Amino acid sequence: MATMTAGQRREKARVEYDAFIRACPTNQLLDRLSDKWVSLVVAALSGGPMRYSDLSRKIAGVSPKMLTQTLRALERDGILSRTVTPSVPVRVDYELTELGASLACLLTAVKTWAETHIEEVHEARERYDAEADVS
Amino acid sequence: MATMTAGQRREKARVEYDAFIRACPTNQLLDRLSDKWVSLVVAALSGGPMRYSDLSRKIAGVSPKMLTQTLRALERDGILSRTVTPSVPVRVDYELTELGASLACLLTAVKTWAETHIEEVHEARERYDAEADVS
DNA sequence: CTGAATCCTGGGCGATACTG
DNA sequence: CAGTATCGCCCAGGATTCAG
Repeated sequence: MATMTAGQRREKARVEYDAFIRACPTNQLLDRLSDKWVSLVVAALSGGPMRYSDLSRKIAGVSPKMLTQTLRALERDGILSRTVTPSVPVRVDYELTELGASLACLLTAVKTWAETHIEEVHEARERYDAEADVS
Repeated sequence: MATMTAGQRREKARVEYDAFIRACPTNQLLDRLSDKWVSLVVAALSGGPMRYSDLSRKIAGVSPKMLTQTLRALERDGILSRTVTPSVPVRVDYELTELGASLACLLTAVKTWAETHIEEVHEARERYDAEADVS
């Protein structure tokens, strides 16, 4: 058939757009930050090096799978370093790299914005929800 | 039984920690930013007001459902304003609020960081992957 | 202690069709 | 034009178990 359905056209556009998005550094970073555990790990490590078990305790509720997955991804990206001390039992330390530290600065900026404007957001929500009640 | 399994303990910790996290402004903001479409919508609107159909065209591949969902969430948070002009056919304009504009600034900071350091990240990845090949 | 491998479930997201 | 309603798929992520 010569024509595409609306869905097919959107699908095509989506695939192309996805490629564009994946190639965009900003979105790559946003994807990282989007991960729930990443910011927690970075925040935890910004206070200094920590062991695997320290992290799993400090970041309560994380499953070993997700912790490992997160740590591996961040190590791959050069955000943190992984140091194995072959003692018995094994000891592994994680530490932010210089790159990771600069990323932590970004998180600080986000944190600052959040603390500065969270009240406005809450007020906006209450206003919005109040209007919804009326209707 | 008197004791809890590791899973149960972690589950309990997770629930408590979730409550803590939800109350944290930084994480609330991170959650917003984490949404794939949010940054795209904000970026699109940072160039000026747009209509619904303009957005769905500019942000290729977004389904009407997700676009609406995203717009509603951002409106609720006071990030953007929704203006209905009851003509025939209906016309709806979306525009960043002042709060939304300040959020856009944050995105700019993220963008700057990403563009500055993306090379280092890529190099780190290649190094990491190269080592993986050896083993 | 630090993970790797496996199974499994929930709900987020996309596609589609329909309304004012 | 600007959405709403509904269905179904898929896979991210949690639980669990085992290994070095």
